[in-house]
Amino acid sequence: MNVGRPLQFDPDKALGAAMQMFWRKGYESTSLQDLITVMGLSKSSFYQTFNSKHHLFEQSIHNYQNMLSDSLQSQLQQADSGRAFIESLFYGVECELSGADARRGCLLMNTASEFSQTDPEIAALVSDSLEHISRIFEQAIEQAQSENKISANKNPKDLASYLLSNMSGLKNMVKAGADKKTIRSIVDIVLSALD
Amino acid sequence: MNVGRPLQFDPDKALGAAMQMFWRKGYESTSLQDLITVMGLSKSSFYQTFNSKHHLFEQSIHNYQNMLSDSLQSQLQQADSGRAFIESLFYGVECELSGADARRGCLLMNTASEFSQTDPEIAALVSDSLEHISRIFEQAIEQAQSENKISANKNPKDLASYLLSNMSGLKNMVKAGADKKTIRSIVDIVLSALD
DNA sequence: TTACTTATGGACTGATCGGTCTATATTATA
DNA sequence: TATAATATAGACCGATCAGTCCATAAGTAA
Repeated sequence: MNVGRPLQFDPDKALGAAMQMFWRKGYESTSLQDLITVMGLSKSSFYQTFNSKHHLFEQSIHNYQNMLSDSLQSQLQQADSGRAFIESLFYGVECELSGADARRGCLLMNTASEFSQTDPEIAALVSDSLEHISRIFEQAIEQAQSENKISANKNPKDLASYLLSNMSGLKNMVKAGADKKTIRSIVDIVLSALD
Repeated sequence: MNVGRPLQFDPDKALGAAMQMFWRKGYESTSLQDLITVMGLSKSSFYQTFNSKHHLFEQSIHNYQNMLSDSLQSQLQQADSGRAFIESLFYGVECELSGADARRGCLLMNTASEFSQTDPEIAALVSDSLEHISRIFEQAIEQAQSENKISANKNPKDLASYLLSNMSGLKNMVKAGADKKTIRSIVDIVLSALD
């Protein structure tokens, strides 16, 4: 049986809220005050449950990776083909041009950008996570090849890295203020590499 | 005639040093203490000459844009062809994998990543600068087309945006810990879009 | 030398940073 | 109801943040 006063917040929801905050503002720009406000807990509860801002950030990265991974897997399953999955994923980037969550980029790529110079531990975490995401692209490509939608002489691993690199580039172009027409024309060219 | 005590530092060199610092660490992670140390001046001189951290950052962006622009223009002039310029530019990314200035990315793209959510003024500045850089790519593509090294039915503007997006993506892949083999295979695919 | 102008060193400011600690509140168990 | 265990509110900590201010240094011009 649980003994003692029960938690007055949901740790999973709190972590999710923190992750969203880090996603929007990055690590340095997010203060502890920001975090405990959005997580809905007190400072003491924060440190009791999450140890430190740095540790919470690592958990947020994991949380993001799982969320993204699950989302991609299910999109791939529901897609008409491996190729259709890739195409809708890339044309979908233009949805990030406006709306409440516009221009947030990808937490993993944002973190790579913010921490590559300063925090090898976080950098390694991001590297592993991206590896994992890349493998989902690889699956989609292999599936598309077996469906004869991508030519079989392409190397799936190389193509996956290319797509990952382009997803990062596109999201940064969105952040940099590119308009819908530009994004769409870039995606057209990106996807032509699959032919 | 100049009246009064002369400056004990070179403002241009100081600006250059600040720009290098921002390039390495980003805006938020660079403290005023970092800046005055690397710029070699006192706090009072800093504020007298550069107004504020934010204003210095804007100047650093301009400085970077000019430096990059000049560098690209001269590389384009010295290259054997427009296409050769583009190719050596992209294969050159792998040099950023190691060395003193490894994994710094591009200041403009780093800034887009850091500020897209929080500072519309800076975001606009970055957008303008990238527009300018993109036009250099466009020139190179048009030159390559007139040299029959890129097929004439490609739209130079679209292709330039594509290259810019990919340069951003590649530099972020470097930051994210990609190895030389991966970078090279991505570049191979990127450049195949020129055929 | 004196007067004037500009630059500089560094003390100082209030705000905020991440993080600790203690007193109290809230629960289960005995 | 007493006790043990856990959670929470918020006062508090030293460090650091960007930025201000003033006394003094270092020049030119008369």
